[in-house]
Amino acid sequence: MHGGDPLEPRIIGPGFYARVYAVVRQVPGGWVTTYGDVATLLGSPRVARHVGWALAALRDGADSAGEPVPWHRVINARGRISHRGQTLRASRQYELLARDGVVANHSGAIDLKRHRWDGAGCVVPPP
DNA sequence: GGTTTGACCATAA
DNA sequence: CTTATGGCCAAAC
Repeated sequence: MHGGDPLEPRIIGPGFYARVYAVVRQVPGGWVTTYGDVATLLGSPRVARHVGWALAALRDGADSAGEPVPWHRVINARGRISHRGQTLRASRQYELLARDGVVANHSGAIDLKRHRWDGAGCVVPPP
C-alpha cells in the first residue's frame, strides 16, 4: 500500500469541523475552553490551530447547516481573546462572554483557573 | 507540488 | 508584563 501511518489516524479529515462544533456546543454558559483543550478532546493537542480554523469558518455564529455554535466560549491558553487583528469580532466576543457571566479583568484576560471548562458535563454552576 | 498563511502553544529573553 | 521564535498541520494559492 502507499505510505500512510496506520498507527497515527488522522485527526483532521472529513467531519473535523463538525467535531469541533460538537465539542464547543457542550461548553456550558459561564465556562470557557481553549483551542488546545478542544484539540486535546478531539484526540490531538497538536491541532489547536485547526480548531481556530474551524471556528473561522462559522457564518454569523452558526455552522454551514445553520446550527448555532457558542464560538465565543473558546479563548486561547493564556486566557485572552485571539482576534488576530479583527478587533470588531473581539469586542463582540467580550460582549457575549459578559452575557454568560464571564468577565475579563483589568488587562482584558479571563481567569482560566476560575472559568476553564474541564471537558466533562458541568453539574456545578459556574463561579 | 512548493510556498504562504493561520481565531494556537510553549518557551526564551 | 511584553515581544520573538520555532513547531505544529492542513487549506489556499
